[in-house]
Amino acid sequence: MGLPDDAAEARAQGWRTLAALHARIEDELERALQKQHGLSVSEYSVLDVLARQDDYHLRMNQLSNAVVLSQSATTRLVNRLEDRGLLQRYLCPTDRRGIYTEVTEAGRDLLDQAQPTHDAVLTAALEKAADLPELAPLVDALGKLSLKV
Amino acid sequence: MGLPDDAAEARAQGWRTLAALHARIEDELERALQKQHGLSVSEYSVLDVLARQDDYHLRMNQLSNAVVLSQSATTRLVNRLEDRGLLQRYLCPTDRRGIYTEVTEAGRDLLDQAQPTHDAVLTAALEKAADLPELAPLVDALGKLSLKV
DNA sequence: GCGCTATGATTGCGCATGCAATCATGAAGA
DNA sequence: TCTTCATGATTGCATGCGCAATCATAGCGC
Repeated sequence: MGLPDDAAEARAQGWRTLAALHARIEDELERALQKQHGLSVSEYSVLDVLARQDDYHLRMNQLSNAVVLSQSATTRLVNRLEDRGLLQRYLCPTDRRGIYTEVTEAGRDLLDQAQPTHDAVLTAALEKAADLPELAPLVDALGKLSLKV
Repeated sequence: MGLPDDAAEARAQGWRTLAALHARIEDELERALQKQHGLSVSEYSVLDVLARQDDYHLRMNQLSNAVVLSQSATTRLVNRLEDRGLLQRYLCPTDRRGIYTEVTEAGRDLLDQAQPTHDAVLTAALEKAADLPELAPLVDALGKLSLKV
């Protein structure tokens, strides 16, 4: 191990790489999902997260945490999706403060349509990033993550 | 290699991990830098990127690319920092369409103050993330990135 | 030199976000 | 039961962002 400052600089470097890769991918996803399905990345995430739940529902709180947004942003995000009929709210029967959100049939349909776009854009973005020397190592590391399972 | 769908799911999984880690770190950096130095993460990035240049300056275009923001966002970001005296604009002498931005003395001072905060929060955030099983592998991979140098 | 297109940066506008305050419900204690 | 505090969600407000249109300068062909 080098000097403490070296370690800090290494972490900062890693963070810059992570942030750059993230921003580029998100940018492309945002554009593609928006144009082809009228969904923002956040909106897609919500549908995706909910659909991935065994019983398709989650409380607002858990949802905020899952998509890493503030409570207020989550409220409005859910409003937008509810207005479009992609999900439904309903009161938690045991604690009426809590509110569950649940993807609707229409929501799952839209998600099914958007998923291929999402995957294709993601794959393309990763390939493009792999060509940039400063991002390639992270792309590589990312690819190896799930092999451990 | 598994079925194509497996590969796509693996990439999606990697992306979710990356996005989650990024969001958590950025969240904490944002709060800490804002509270202690009145800087957003974007603003910090601009100062950091500029200070890292050999001659401390960059064109608007390059800056947009470096911080992965739109041109308009970059214009306004630079406006804010210029208003606070943290950087200066000046016309490119050879091409008067181009505009250089350069950190000022005050900008470097503020950056010097903010850097320790940045590093400390980053370190803490990474440690916290390493405790979450779903993020730990990526944190680990990130740590190994710069060792290859 | 004069138009035409390309490039770099800025501005108008609508929208999503975070913070802080607020409202609604639940839980605990006198 | 009534009060008080904690928890979950929503709303008012200010702000930063992206897109598209615009302005300024450069470069090319005539």
